[in-house]
Amino acid sequence: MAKLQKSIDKRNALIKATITLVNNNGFHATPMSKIAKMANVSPATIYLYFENKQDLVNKAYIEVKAAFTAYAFATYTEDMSVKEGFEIIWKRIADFKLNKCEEALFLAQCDNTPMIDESSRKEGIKHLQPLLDLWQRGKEEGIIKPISDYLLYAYTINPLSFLMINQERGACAIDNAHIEDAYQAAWDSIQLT
Amino acid sequence: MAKLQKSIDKRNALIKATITLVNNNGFHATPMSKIAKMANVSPATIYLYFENKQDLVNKAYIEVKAAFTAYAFATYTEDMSVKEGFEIIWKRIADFKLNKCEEALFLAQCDNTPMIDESSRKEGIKHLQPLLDLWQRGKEEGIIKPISDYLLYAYTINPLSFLMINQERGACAIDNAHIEDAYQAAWDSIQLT
DNA sequence: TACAAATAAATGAACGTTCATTCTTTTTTT
DNA sequence: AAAAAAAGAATGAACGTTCATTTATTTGTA
Repeated sequence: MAKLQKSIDKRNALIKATITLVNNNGFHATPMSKIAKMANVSPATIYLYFENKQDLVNKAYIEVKAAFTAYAFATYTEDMSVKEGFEIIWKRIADFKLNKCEEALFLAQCDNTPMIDESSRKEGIKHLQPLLDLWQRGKEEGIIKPISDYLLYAYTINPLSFLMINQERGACAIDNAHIEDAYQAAWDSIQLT
Repeated sequence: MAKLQKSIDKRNALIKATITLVNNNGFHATPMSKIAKMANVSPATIYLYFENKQDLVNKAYIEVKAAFTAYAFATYTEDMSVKEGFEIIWKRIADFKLNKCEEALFLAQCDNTPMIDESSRKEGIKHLQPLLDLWQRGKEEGIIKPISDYLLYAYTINPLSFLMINQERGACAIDNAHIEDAYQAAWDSIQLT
């Protein structure tokens, strides 16, 4: 038990260090030696937990993505109305993107660069299904515009990444009033009137 | 004259090669040797045109950004109504993002990673002023929601980047009907009703 | 105009450094 | 004591950049 526990701690420290360093420097400017140092571990030890650098960053991506979607759907249940469900999910996602900055920033960088293997990317998308199901229901009920899921995502969820990145860069500060405005803009863009 | 011409060709070839290779591999996975090879030039020659690798990518970013904004505002004049002006600019941007894929992809990667110097990033933002002015006018006329420019950008322009990236990855295909839907979603999200 | 001298442009090879990964040894756990 | 985990040192490859030299162009002179 103690042994396993210790191992998991090291693994987590390695993933954490990877996220922090990749956020600050990018994938290829983050040497394994620095990851090891930040995790208080020898470079060689990384290879007991991960096959290689690519494997390490792929696994980091999948884990963060899983944590993100778990957070997003934590308070949603399928018996909610479409409008209510969308608002709940949207606000959870907003909360994650704007408060769990480190993880959100890491995901944004992974999603916008050739840093992650295509297969790991595919793996990460799967978990979004509940939202796609909700949209499907919304279209059938005539509440949501009959447009592609990519468009719905582009106009409701993705803008949060843009806001998060700019907040991180110190270009703007997003408070609760902004969130409410942003939610309204998101809903206005997809609701069928 | 002939001499200068030759130089500009080489410079352009270097910028072009940088864009292509960075799109495919990312900044740090793009060696100067490959850039040189693609531009049919010796590695050493790069340093006659640019200080170093960082300078090369900074300059590539600024040039592409300038070309992008020039394209965006080419058909817009200040005497247009807010609604008309917005539609014209938005559609030009959509056209650029979805058809000039290579340049648009390069900008997206620059804007979402720590690859570009902060000063070059600032330089790139400047050219967007006409759109900000238009929004200001729209707010004064009570046509556009009185929300921050970051929100307006996040819900109208930025979604196009998301769509472009996914189209590039082969995840979805954006045709004229999609563009019209997207424009409607963009306008719906920011217009004051 | 003809031709050398000077300058600029371009090159391939080489340098020093850094990196991901592996190897060998030491420490810890069972 | 045996086995597993971890460490640090070592390795070979790859990189950005520089250097010494060659090639091309321009300028000055007769």
